[in-house]
Amino acid sequence: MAGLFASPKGVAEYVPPDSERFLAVRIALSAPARRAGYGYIELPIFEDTALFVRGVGESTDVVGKEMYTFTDRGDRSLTLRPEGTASVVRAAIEHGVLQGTLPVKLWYAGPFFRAERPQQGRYRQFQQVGIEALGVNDPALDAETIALADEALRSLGLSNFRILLNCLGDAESRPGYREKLLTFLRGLDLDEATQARAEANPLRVLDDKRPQVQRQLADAPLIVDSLSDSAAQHHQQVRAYLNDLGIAFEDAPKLVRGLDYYTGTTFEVVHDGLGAQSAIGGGGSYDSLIGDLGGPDLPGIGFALGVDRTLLACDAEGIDLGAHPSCDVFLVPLGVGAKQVLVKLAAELRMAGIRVDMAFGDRGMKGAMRAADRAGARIALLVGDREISSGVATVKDLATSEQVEVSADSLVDFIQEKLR
RNA sequence: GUGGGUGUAGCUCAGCUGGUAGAGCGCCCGGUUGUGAUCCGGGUUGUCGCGGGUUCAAGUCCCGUCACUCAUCCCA
Repeated sequence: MAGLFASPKGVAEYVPPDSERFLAVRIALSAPARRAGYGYIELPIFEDTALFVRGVGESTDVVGKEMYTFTDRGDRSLTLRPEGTASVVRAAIEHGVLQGTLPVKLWYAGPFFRAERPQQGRYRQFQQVGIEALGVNDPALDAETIALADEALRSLGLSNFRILLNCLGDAESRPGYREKLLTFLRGLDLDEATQARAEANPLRVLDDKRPQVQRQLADAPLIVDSLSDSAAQHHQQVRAYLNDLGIAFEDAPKLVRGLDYYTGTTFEVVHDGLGAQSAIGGGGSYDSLIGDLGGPDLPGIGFALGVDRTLLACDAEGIDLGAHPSCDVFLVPLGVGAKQVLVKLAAELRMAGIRVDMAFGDRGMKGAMRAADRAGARIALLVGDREISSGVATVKDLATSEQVEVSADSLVDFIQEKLR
């Protein structure tokens, strides 16, 4: 039915029963981090625009053309958050949590916004689950971060994904490499936009996916060949830890990612069954972001996993996420008196932790039983004048069609036992 | 921004070279005066995306427009 309104362009909406699958994915993605000492952080959906400009980087596509920016009534420029790391770092600094034991481990989940052309797996409002570990530079922490992403995806039953790994170098190795790469890029036949990108941030040209560009990049100088001793050692240790953990990864020397704050370890998780938008997650470390946002000079590392895309990956792999029935017991009242009894019983059963729904409206017995079936209930509980006068309820097992009368006193216990 | 595809019942879709709209699923009712799923019978739903044009006649052809979608770019 065409109503008066449609959802804004490009937002991902989930209604039952699909929404149950979405929830299952979101919960699964955060579970490994919660087991690894990450605390939940609830962040604002909008922030000072300057936070993203400074944090994500002016030369990025995200800041350059994808932000939902507006002015509030106090003439402040605010932006719907396009990513989570800048907010986490801002909040960590603001609340002084970096004064405590390091690393500070935080996870978040929720919607993010980018004004792009929507397509399969790319939405203007999309959902991420992310983690950030702030304050410590340790290859073991880098490896743990990647392991948590791997574990999150595997816990859903996913297997057709690959982890791409690279190292973008530290403050010592970066400037020299940047010059070397820029010199190389200037000698190529690139379109105007790409030339401009090369001047602004030469690294970003490396992961241009267009064949005509990639062909020219075959002999490009690689970051891994220009790493400082300490950066190279760090990178080797991350790889060794991952090997110890049995986590398969592919070296991707041209993986850069589009956010300017990344330094050092960088990774991306791609799935081959999703069409063009194949990245279901990604992350890396950032040595100077915390300092750039006015905090102490500390590093951080984290990742974000896309819930929408992970759900698509589950679909692509035919994974059964367990569409749970929404109730255990469905109450069927026959008559007004019965409804009074059952409304109270519903509350009582729910207090006991049982999932209960009941027939509303006046659809009659047949309709009520049908509703019980549609609700996926295991038990239908019928009460009418007969039951009321003898102080019992009729309990019907919907799978076997067997039914028994149970006295009102022992009803809750009986049902709990039966559902066990 | 730039290209391609598609817009018909709640959902998935059919509708040949123009002749006044269909299937499956769902939903509702009945087959038991208090019993679902199964089975049987019956029924329900459409400004055929919107606007204009051609024609005796347009879901079908033409133009425009909007929406959705896929791809490019980039990212989750």
